[in-house]
Amino acid sequence: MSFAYFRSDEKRPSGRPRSELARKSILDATARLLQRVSLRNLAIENIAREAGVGKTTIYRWWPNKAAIVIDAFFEEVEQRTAFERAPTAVEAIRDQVVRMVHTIGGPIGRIAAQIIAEGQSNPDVLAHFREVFLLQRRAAATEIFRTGIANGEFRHDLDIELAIDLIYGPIWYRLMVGHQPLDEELANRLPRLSISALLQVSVTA
Amino acid sequence: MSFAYFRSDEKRPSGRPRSELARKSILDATARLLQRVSLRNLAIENIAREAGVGKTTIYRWWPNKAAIVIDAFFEEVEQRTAFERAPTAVEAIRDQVVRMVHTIGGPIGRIAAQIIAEGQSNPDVLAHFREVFLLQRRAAATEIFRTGIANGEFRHDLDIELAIDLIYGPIWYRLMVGHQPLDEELANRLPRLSISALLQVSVTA
Amino acid sequence: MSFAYFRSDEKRPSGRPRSELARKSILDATARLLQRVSLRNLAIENIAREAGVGKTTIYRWWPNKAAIVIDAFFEEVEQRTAFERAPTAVEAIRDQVVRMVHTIGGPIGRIAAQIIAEGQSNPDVLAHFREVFLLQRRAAATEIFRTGIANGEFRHDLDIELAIDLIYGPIWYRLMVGHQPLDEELANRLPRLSISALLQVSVTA
Amino acid sequence: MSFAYFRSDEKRPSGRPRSELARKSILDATARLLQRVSLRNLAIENIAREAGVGKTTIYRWWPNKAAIVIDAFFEEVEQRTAFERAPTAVEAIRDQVVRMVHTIGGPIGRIAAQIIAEGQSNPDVLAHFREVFLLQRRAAATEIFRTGIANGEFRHDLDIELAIDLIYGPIWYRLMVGHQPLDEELANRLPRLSISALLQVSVTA
DNA sequence: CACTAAACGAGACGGTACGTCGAGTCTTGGA
DNA sequence: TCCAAGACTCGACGTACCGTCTCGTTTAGTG
Repeated sequence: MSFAYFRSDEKRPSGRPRSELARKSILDATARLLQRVSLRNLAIENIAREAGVGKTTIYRWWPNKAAIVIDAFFEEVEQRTAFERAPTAVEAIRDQVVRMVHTIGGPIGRIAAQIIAEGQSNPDVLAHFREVFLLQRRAAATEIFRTGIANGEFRHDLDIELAIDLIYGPIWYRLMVGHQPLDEELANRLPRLSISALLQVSVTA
Repeated sequence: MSFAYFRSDEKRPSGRPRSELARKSILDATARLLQRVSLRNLAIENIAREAGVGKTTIYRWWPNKAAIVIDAFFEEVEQRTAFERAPTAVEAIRDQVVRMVHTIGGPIGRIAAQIIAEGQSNPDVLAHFREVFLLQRRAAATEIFRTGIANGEFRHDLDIELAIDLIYGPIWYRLMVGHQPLDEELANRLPRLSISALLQVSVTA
Repeated sequence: MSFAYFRSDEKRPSGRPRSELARKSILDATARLLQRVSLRNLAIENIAREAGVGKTTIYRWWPNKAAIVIDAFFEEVEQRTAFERAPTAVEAIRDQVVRMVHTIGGPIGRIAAQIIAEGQSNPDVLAHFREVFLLQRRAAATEIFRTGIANGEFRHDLDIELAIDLIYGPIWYRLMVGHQPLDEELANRLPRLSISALLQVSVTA
Repeated sequence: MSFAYFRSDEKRPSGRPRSELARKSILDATARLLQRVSLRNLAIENIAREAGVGKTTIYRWWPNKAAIVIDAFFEEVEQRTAFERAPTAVEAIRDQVVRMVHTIGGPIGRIAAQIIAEGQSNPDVLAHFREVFLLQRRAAATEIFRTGIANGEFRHDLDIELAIDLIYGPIWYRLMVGHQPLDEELANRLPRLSISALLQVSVTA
């Protein structure tokens, strides 16, 4: 589900068809270059040269370099960070948070950070990132929380959006600022601590 | 405590002294321009023109534009997000979180976001940001948490670093990704929700 | 026969072809600007602005500003200082010297002086100037001298290279040093005086 | 007889006197640097650094870098290219031309060429050069020519200025354009050829 | 012997132009 | 109609020197 897909949608095919080979080698070249340079310092000219492709071809199909990167990396991420069946909502969330720490702590996280950074000066990039990467995940999480509220695991007055931010915020915070690691310890402790804030009976200090 | 300060440290003064006027007008011009453009799109040439200053003068004192921005903003930010006296640790934290939401939700937050973004392709920038802005605040927070643990408000086994991330993570997350607003509602609910995870007796799972 | 010509030699054409319009307006702008400023103070940035052209386009086709100037001026100079048919070698030379004094005494001369000046710190420029401007003229002069020697007008032992320097030296000397004018009087007297040194029987020492 | 001399003339001495040491080390540094770079590429900043001197001190005493170079090189040249006693005017001139070819063919010539080049974009430099280096020599030559005319060696209608240009023009021409060497052969042949144009009885072709 | 006044080194200042890089657009010929 | 190649205009980069301007520090002579 790429930018390119949306843009070439609905067209009556006529003339020479899009070259699948060009598309692949652009995405490959991008992935290869991102091993070495930041998204910021990734020049579209270099992608074109590395891919053996005209710049025009890139500009024809992607609006900016972040869009290429999103195409290159985030189609396959989908399943890696999806929620999976679990006996209770708490456990479903805990499991997913653990997977999320692992994913964001790895190379995918680095890419995501680059894209968010790029997004600070380009709202389209940020919006596209939210759409492609975040919103679906948050929708799934919302579903789990609803279930958890319904079956009495969580407070009935839970603000779900805030709950999601409470759980994932620390992960993204550490990713972007780098003051603390995204390691196994976090994977262990974060769900325990954050979920405790959501549970049925809490305390009034 | 600025970049510039460190660089001109310990020198026996010789030759024409640094112009305080130039320094001020550079920082002012930077602040003014950042209202309109992102740090990414902020050209040093424009700062120089706006400040009525030679480019050389800028390059002489700051290694990159992020350093200018850090100098320009974080002196005044200091006091705005400091912890203040409060009867209990919980209240001290709640008050500070509210102030933080307000600050990060405003123009200062936008600047901070720009710096963190810049930091994704420039580790020095990120490190400098952590040093001058974050770590001091986190140290102060740590102090409060220690007090809160000592007087029985908080769990005795609290992981303070994680606790800080739990409380502030959502704020930075929203700042950087922009999926939800940093508004009054957040200022109200975030401290209540997050602090509940830290309290002495909290759960019946 | 321009710098540019040499560089684009032998290439199979591919991609967008060079813009003739850009080339022309660069050379025109250069000519226009050189009326007002010296080659030394002629900024490539100003040529670009005046020509409505990117700096890159200039740097793509010319290695330095002297090369632009040589391209701009010496095509048209060609015919103005050529030798023309005349009954005797002496007359052919006299006529050409007169034309030369006029040409070098005018704006063309000023340009030539600028190029020679530039050549003092850049051997390539000087070599290129000799090639495209001087050597051809000297070759033509050599031909005339040979004829003159053959038909008995000139000494049979004439050192042709030196003879050429004797005739043209004073012109260039005045051009570069400016201690005396390149005026009508010179046009009248120089050929009479210098040629007298070359004639068959000339001296009673 | 330097620029500096003229400028500080007539002053009642008061305050710290000019440092002879600074003056020397500036001229020395200039001479040293000119071994490696052209006058064009000789930066006053570098002279100052090399001489261990403030830029101000240079600007206080010399109006431009050519003036420094003239001070550095041409005080001593005087005698080397002066006319000397000889039995006839012809011989006096021949001898002086030979010395001139040697001098201009050497490092002094290279410097002179640099200054003339600089002079093409700075009339003051050229005027100063003529004053300091040329005019005195030409005045001396004029004297010799007058003698030669008076005693019947030269044509009575000789245009002396033109005669001087005829004799020295080839030397400067070769110096500036470099199409032919300033070698022993020139020293031999040039005076013989050029002087023959000046002699009493010539030919009408 | 202190005082005055200019020269000194150092180096920061506002500028201008440099030559390079990359952005995004345009224009060829060939597939 | 797409594609590669590569030219195009444009704008900013970081650097080098320019000539000017403070500074604090000599270094004479004068009072």
